[in-house]
Amino acid sequence: MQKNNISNSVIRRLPRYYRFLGGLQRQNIAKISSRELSEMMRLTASQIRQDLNCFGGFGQQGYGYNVAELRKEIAHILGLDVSQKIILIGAGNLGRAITMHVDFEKYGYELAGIFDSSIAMENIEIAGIKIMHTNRLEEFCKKEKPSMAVLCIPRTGAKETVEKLMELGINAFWNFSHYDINYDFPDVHVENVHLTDSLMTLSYAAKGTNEPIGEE
Amino acid sequence: MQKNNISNSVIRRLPRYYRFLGGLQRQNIAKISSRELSEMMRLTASQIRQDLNCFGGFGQQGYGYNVAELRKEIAHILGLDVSQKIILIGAGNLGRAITMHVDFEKYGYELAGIFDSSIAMENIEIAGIKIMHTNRLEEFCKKEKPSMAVLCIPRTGAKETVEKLMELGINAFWNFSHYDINYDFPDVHVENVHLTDSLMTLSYAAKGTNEPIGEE
DNA sequence: TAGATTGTTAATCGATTAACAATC
DNA sequence: TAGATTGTTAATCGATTAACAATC
Repeated sequence: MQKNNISNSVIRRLPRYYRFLGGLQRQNIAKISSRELSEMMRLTASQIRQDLNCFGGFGQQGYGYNVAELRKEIAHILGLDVSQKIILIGAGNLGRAITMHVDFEKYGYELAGIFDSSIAMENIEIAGIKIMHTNRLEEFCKKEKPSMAVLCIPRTGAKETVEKLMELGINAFWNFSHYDINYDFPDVHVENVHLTDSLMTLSYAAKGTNEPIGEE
Repeated sequence: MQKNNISNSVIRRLPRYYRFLGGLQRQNIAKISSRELSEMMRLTASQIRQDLNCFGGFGQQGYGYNVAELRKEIAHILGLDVSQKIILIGAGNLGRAITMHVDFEKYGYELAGIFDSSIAMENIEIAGIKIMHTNRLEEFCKKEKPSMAVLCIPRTGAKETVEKLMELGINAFWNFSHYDINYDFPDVHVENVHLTDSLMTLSYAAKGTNEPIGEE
């Protein structure tokens, strides 16, 4: 029973819970208490219980949580139990790497099609999927009805691409381009991935280590 | 003048400020007020001023902020103005994609070496850099003194790799592996990139759209 | 039952926003 | 100078932690 407004902070912790529970399952651990899990994950037991209780009482007093069951519940909350079709736009270095590296099936997604605007790319196969020319997008989407798109294209022309995809019924974007989708399309679901942001955060932290406190 | 403890939330916004200021610079915009910037970035002017004032008074009353100057200050805060050597470990799909896709030079980093434990990979060139066998790590690090490592290896064996790299003076890891570095090495700087976490967050948000409120 | 651990309410802490005096 | 906009303090809001009664 999902309460209406779950905070973003909670949602962003769910995939991590899911991963840790997966690890426990691999070790054949059947039950875990919030305290044990909190020690593994380096957060408080309180937070775990609060987080989980946003969605329902998945535990049992005096016992803890059933690992397999809890994992399944989180999968359901995240929508991993319903297969979703995804298309990927832009088969450059990044697009190809994501295709090969991200295990879509593992999380219940299906990478249904890869598109590129370069004719030279057409019919090249990546991870068993043939690249299609973008002029086949409409035909494909009307038939396959993908719900999400991975955007691996340059900023230029990205707006037009998103507009087109929205018309074809896609309203969720995993955005690796540096184009700010929500600025033009505020109602669409976007998850931005700015790899270099993360690198810069690291370099800030590392910098601190080597400098005396009080430096500018 | 950096106050001692800047919160993580502030730090994580800096790269985004940096990007937006870059955009303004490309458009030859010389000055911007916190209000104007806040409208572009969809956050409050208050927050921008608070964030920046953690590091110093970069603005001028009645005028606003000089774009070029502010961008330079943020680059300095993030450590982008000091060239840092980075090595990348693991030249599989992901490692190669990061090598080709991430513009290290643009942010003042130098990708100084790529290492892989497979002999078959040795001397293959990616983006102009020859892959070295991991047995050359020690020799290389003693000579080049890289400060950060990009980890693109499987979980298995990751602990040993990190341990070795630490001994060779590396204390910052851009971690694409699913190995939890800080669990074993709490003092090392780590920036974890879990691409699929971000995808799951998106699928949660997208799911909400298609379901009636109050559903489980 | 007694012990353990949850679910949940209350207290605390931190981050964001609002307000305004300082000042260019 | 008058107008604009910062830097900074105070108020608000939300998220995390602590506490404990409910209950397995």
